[in-house]
Amino acid sequence: MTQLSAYTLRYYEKIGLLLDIERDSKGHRYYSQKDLIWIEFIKRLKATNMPLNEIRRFARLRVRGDSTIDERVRMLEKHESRVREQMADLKTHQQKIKEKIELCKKGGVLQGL
Amino acid sequence: MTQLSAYTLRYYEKIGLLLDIERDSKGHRYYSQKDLIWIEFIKRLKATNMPLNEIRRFARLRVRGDSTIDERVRMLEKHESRVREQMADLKTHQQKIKEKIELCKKGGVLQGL
DNA sequence: CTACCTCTTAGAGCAAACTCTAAGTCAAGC
DNA sequence: GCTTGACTTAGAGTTTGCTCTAAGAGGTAG
Repeated sequence: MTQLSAYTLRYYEKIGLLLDIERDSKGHRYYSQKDLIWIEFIKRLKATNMPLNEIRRFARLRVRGDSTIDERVRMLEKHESRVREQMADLKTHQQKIKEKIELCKKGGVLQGL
Repeated sequence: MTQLSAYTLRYYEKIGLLLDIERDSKGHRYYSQKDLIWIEFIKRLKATNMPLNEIRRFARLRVRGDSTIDERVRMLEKHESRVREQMADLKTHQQKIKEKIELCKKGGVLQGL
């Protein structure tokens, strides 16, 4: 459902991204709807290059409940600004790569490329 | 000059990103202007998440000279489209993170965040 | 002349994020 | 009752991209 392997889900639990995952009588894991939504959010943070240990910090605040909302918002706002930065950097690099392609196409390879 | 450590420069040479780096009589490396420009381009490809083994493929085409320009252009065009994809993905994720922040701010934490 | 500094090498170590192995438990199907 | 298959665990192995160590060479300063 999450497109993550069972290995990865257990790993995320081991390192503290997933906390308090329920078990049935046999000790098998049961992921709740809430868990699935949280996992999707983990994937989003990862996809925007937040390291797992920072996601873990967020996860720990999360289980401590409503009193940590302010800090979590601060974390997300800071992260969002880093994402904006990433996009700006990518844009610059993309532009330069496009220029290099044009240079290559006409005039052959100049300046060491 | 490149903001890369001496370790990293030697590593890049070891894995074949930098080829034919000149040496002086003592065996010490001398980086040419062309090398520096190439290193800047390596940094750009890396910053846009091209893996080092793909940069190495490019590097090998590069030393083979003008006859490989077409293939290099194809590589860069393919890469540029992946960069476009990355930017689009980042944009989507950023939007969703911003929504989550708003949800958090008013109404507390809904849906498992 | 000796100490020091910066380079050289091969190869070891490290951090992040998985990915897998081995040994074991347990319920269900034949 | 036995096999199969999906789960469990601790811990080992893998990949990527560095980062460092150890041993050694050679030029420079005092």
